[in-house]
Formats: sequence, C-alpha cells, structure tokens
Amino acid sequence: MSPRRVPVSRRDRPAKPPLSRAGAVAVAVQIMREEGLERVTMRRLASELDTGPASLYVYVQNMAELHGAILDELLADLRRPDPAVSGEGWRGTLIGLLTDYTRVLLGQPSLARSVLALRPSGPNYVHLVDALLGLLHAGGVPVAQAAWGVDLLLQHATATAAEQGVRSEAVDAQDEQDAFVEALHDAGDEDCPNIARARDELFSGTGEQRLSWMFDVLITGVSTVAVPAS
Amino acid sequence: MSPRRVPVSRRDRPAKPPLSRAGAVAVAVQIMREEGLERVTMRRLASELDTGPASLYVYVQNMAELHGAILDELLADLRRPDPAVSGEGWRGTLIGLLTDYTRVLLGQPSLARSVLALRPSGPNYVHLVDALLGLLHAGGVPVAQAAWGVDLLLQHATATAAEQGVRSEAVDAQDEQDAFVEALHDAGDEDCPNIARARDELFSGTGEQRLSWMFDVLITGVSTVAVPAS
DNA sequence: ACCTGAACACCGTTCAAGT
DNA sequence: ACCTGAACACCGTTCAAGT
Repeated sequence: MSPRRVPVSRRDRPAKPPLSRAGAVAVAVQIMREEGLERVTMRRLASELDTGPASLYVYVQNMAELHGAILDELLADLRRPDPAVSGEGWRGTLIGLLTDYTRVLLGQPSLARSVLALRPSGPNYVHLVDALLGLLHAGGVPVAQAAWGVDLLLQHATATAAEQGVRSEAVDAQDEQDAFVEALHDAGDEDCPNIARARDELFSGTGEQRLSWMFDVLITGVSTVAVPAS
Repeated sequence: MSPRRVPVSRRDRPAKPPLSRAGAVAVAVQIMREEGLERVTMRRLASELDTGPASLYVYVQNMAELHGAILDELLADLRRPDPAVSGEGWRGTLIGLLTDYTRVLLGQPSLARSVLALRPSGPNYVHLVDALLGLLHAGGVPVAQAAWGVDLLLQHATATAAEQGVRSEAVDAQDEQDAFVEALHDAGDEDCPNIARARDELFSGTGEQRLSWMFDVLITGVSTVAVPAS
C-alpha cells in the first residue's frame, strides 16, 4: 500500500487553505479583476482552489448566486455618505453615491448584466439601499416615492454600466456604434423626420455629461411625481 | 461510385429552402417563441436548417448579431402611432408605445439582457426611435432633451424587461425575492433606519403600477431638465 | 457530513477542405 | 464564391462514491 504522503504534497503548494464561501468569493473577485468575469468559471475557480468544480456547490447554489456574492464584495469599497448630511447637500451626495456605484460596475459590464437578472440581497447592497433612502429623505422626498425611486435609480445605474461598459470593451463596439450612426443617417428624412431633426443632438455630449443629466432627470422625476394611492 | 441521390434525399424532408439570413432569423424567432432564447443556439438553429453550425457564419457575424436581428424581427409587430397625434394625447401615446415595447421584451427577458449589451440598428428599431422622438416633439419637449431622453426611455424599458422578466421566469425567483425581503427585514432598525421607515412602501404596488409610475417619472424629468449647453 | 472524480449534456467559433 | 465536417477549446451541473 502506498504510504500517506500528505506532508510531502503539502509542501508542493504554499498552504492550501480550507475551502470556505468567503475564500471562494475572494478568489473569484481576484480572477475577475485580473482577467474579467468571463474567466470566472466554476471550473477555473475550482482549479484555483485546488479542487474539482463539484466542490463549489457546497458553498454556492449556482453561478448566479456567485455573481451576487461578487457584487456584494465589490460594494464593500463604497463609502457610505455621512448620515449627518442634509439640507442642500443631499442631491449632490446622492448623485455622487450613484456615480460611485455605477463606476464599480462600469469596470465589470458583464457583472452588471448579470446583476440585472438578480435581486441582490447581500449586506453591502442593503446598506446602499438604506443610504439612498436616507438621502432622498433628507431631500424631503415622500417615503413612498423614495421607496419606488431607489429601485429606479439602482436599475438605471446598473443598466447604464451594462450598456456603456460593454460598448467600450467589446471588440466590435465601434462597429456597432458605426452601424447605428449609419442606420440613423440612412433613415430617409421623409421616412424618419424626427430623427432628421434631432440628428445633431442624438450623439452629442460625453458619456459623463449624459450620465449626470440622466441622474438629474431621475431625481427630479422621483421627487416630483406622486405614487398612486394604495 | 455511388450515384447521385439528390432527388431521393430531397423527398425525405418537405423542401429544404435555400439558406438566407432572413430565413435563419425567422427560424430563430420560431425556436425562441416555442422554447425560449436559451434554446436558440448556433448548433440547434443549424440543425433546424439542415446544415452545420459553421454555415450560419455566412449570414451573421456572431451570436450577438443574431440576437439583434431577432429583436428587430419582434419589433415589426409594434404598431407605430399615428403621426397626427398631438396636443394632450402625446403623453398617453408615448407611454403606450413604451409599454408595448416593454411587453415585447418581457416575454423574452434573456433577449432583453442581450439587447442591453447591443446597439440595435435594425430598421424597426430605428423607426421606434423616430416615433418616440416624434411624440416628445409633439409634447413640446426641446429637441436636445428629446434626443437624450429617448436613450433613457428605451434603456429603462429594456432594463425593466430584463429584470422583471427573469424574476417571474427563473426557477428560484421566489427564493431570491424572499432572500431580499428577509435581508431587508433582518436589517436592524438601528443599522438601517431608512429601510425601517420605508419598509411598508418598498414592496407596495403591482408591477404594472410601478412601471407606469416609472415612465411618468422619466417623461416628467426629460421634459423638465435642460441638457447642458454644448 | 462534507467533499469530489467522472460523467452528462451541451456550448460558440474557426478553418481547412470541398463543390 | 459559397458552404460545411470536424475539430478546438471550452462550459454548468449532477450524482454516485469516497472519507
């Protein structure tokens, strides 16, 4: 019978730590940061943890849950605004926090797309929701509007990251943009008179200008439009 | 040498039509309608067309382009509003058109998610953009705001479909929703005072009520907030 | 109870070779 | 020019079997 060689094989690798959900997620984040979410496969993650893919299913139910856990890990970096803010400052702070959230996801557009299909429920996400509600409250937005508004604001931020991020990263992003510009240009002035009129404005502004205008639009609407009586 | 049996093998299947991009897209839509977008794989589509997967790359560059073509096919069903509408009617018509677009994608949430990573440029999408611009124009919205607003409105509609659709379809949608409700409930009242205050409102209303409120918010904001001077 | 090897049932895309 | 068989390089998830 072959003798137990555990000590020897242990010396081969630094120190295989015991598996844990937190450890697996941390390694997943590391792979994502270095190579992108596409490379974070169950097989790759498992091999990084010196095990087989089946072992991961002890800690996560499936790929979607892993993506949710990764998101929450990233949100830990978000600085929660000082709850003492109030008065005139709330709007700028709110836009700042939303922009920070968007920036986190802009770096990982495919995570953003994955998150859209999720109902994130990690602690850091919950804290983000709380912070957003607090800022809207500080701005005097009625609680019902604030509650529905947070959904809208976060959805918009996530969707923007999914959309813009992919564009700047994808190989054929420029092709696609070109195709769209061309399609709009080819649209005859008689067939599409409204596009003809807006031609100059459709692609104006920087991404940053558009994003902050959109947040402005959202916040203005949320604080203006009443929720239907329940 | 084996004789040419082309006529015989032709009798085996009804009448294999010659391949074409339009034909391939039509079959892709059919598979999607019957079995969902997940089943629309290059391999499956090819076998439905009696060929190998490589042949499809003569007509589409990749999977993303196929999804774009499928979207445009679906948008053909959208009824363009009468350009004669104006005055008070524009807002209702606008919400109606956006709701129709959303409904098309709500039936296929994974297509919605795919579309978020795209810059659709098919003729039907271009016509939709034109119609939306026309309605905003009829409502007296300045052209610059309308141009940026269309992006926002379509992005929101697409994201909503991606989000809601998946929820109602996914196997563990209820699990996820439960997890979120529980996470919000577990959030201590001291740790998350704003969630505590909004607890009753966070999940109030039907999906339909929320969607139309959100469109209302968007349209109000778009017609109110000026675009930065270029 | 916790873990995992091996298998199941697939993918998108490329490319050399055919017609 | 147009088309395709076969291969390349992978996937997520399950489950029977080990410890």
